[in-house]
Amino acid sequence: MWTVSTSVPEIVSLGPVTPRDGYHHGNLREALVDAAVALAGESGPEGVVLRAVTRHVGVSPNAAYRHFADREALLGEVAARAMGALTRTMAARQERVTEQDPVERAVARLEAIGRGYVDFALAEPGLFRVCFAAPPEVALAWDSRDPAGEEPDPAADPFGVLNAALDHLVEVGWLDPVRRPGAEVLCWSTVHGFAVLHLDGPLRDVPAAEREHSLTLALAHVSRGIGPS
Amino acid sequence: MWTVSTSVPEIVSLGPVTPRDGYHHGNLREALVDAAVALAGESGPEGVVLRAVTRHVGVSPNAAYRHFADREALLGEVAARAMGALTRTMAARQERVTEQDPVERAVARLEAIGRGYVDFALAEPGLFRVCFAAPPEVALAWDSRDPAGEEPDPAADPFGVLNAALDHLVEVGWLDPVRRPGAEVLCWSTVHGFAVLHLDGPLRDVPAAEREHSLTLALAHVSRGIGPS
DNA sequence: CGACCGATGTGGACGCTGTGAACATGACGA
DNA sequence: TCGTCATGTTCACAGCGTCCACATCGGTCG
Repeated sequence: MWTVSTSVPEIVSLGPVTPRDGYHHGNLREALVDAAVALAGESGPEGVVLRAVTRHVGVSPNAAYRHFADREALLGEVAARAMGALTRTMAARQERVTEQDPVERAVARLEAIGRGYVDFALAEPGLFRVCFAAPPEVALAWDSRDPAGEEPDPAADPFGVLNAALDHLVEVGWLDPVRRPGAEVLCWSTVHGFAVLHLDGPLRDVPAAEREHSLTLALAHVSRGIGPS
Repeated sequence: MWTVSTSVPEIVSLGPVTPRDGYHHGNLREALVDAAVALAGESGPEGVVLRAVTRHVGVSPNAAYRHFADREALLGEVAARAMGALTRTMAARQERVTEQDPVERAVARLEAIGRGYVDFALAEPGLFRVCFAAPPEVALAWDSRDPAGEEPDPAADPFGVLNAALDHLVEVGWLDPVRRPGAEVLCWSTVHGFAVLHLDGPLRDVPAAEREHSLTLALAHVSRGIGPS
């Protein structure tokens, strides 16, 4: 069992780890995904090398083809898991908001979501990159771990969490409904761009303190741009 | 001679193309970079395959090693060229602003820059991706095509263009100097995130019209968030 | 003028990758 | 007990980046 990060405890774990059964047969699929996730965490998408994954599990390279069409498919599974971890991190941060006043609380939750997004990206660069290395429709396909036929959780992906928070901001009367459509794209763009530019973009060398300041600024900026004048 | 895009004429060309000399020896280096840029334009960074590049030029794979340390180095050169094209596109768009009032003009120029950035990304996805595929210090290293020892142009990269525009907004009194520091990160984050999410991110399938609307919204949002209340 | 030499391009080889086809094995149902 | 099917192995192939030894050409110097 390993958590995503020990130094940033708010980052949420990746989910259950498959109990590695010793004998030859077993639930290889899960074991492969686990290994792939581990590799992705270390080196990003290009770290997910089929032969390395199977080697790590102690199985021949082609065994993977009994469970995945190709490397791309395995990567998609990893992306879905990573996306799940990102989503849970955002949700968890949102829950930790303590403001009492409903409006302040809603605003703080939006900010917490954005901060969670960026923090996850910087704490888990490999996993964050893998989220966007696979075509979105596969990365966003929530791994149906509960086979019970429950309707899909609308907040099962980052976009969903963000949308819910924005809807809530409309409900409490802070966000003008007129400005609601398109607000998600706006928020997400800012936060995603910030993360990417600081992750391996031209801003990756700015010291953490300065980066943190910029982030606070950026989040305030989003609120200022979206909210009531 | 080929331009980056015929359908989007405002996008600026990539620069001079090396005259391909027929005989065995010649200025291979330039020819290789040209071919690599062409491949990158079609398929992004992973399209820059050493053997494909050399094949395209009609030379043995190892010939490339006389001019570049490794594939990474060649990719860096391509990134620098692509970054130059992006920069010139932004600058060109900026020049086309027609507003007369100095303040309005300065604001319009900022918006034009952002729009140029996104338009380039969407019109030249391969080149845009290659810009950020190489470590920034090599991608931003302006190819010193004029060996005359002129001091480096401060607006030789996208960041520089943006900074100049923001400085100008302070000069004309529209941007509060207090809010100037950090404004670049903010603008760039929003625009870059928008581009990335729409390029191969989860928003890549939104129709062009809607995307255009979102972009207008996003640019207005940036102004609203940054400018005077 | 001719020999040399450094820059540039070639050929072959190695280890790595993803992946296809044929074969082995082991669990389970008839 | 004997197939049968799912799952894992082995062998093979093409393509990749890169190293090394060799070829070749243009310019320099004796």
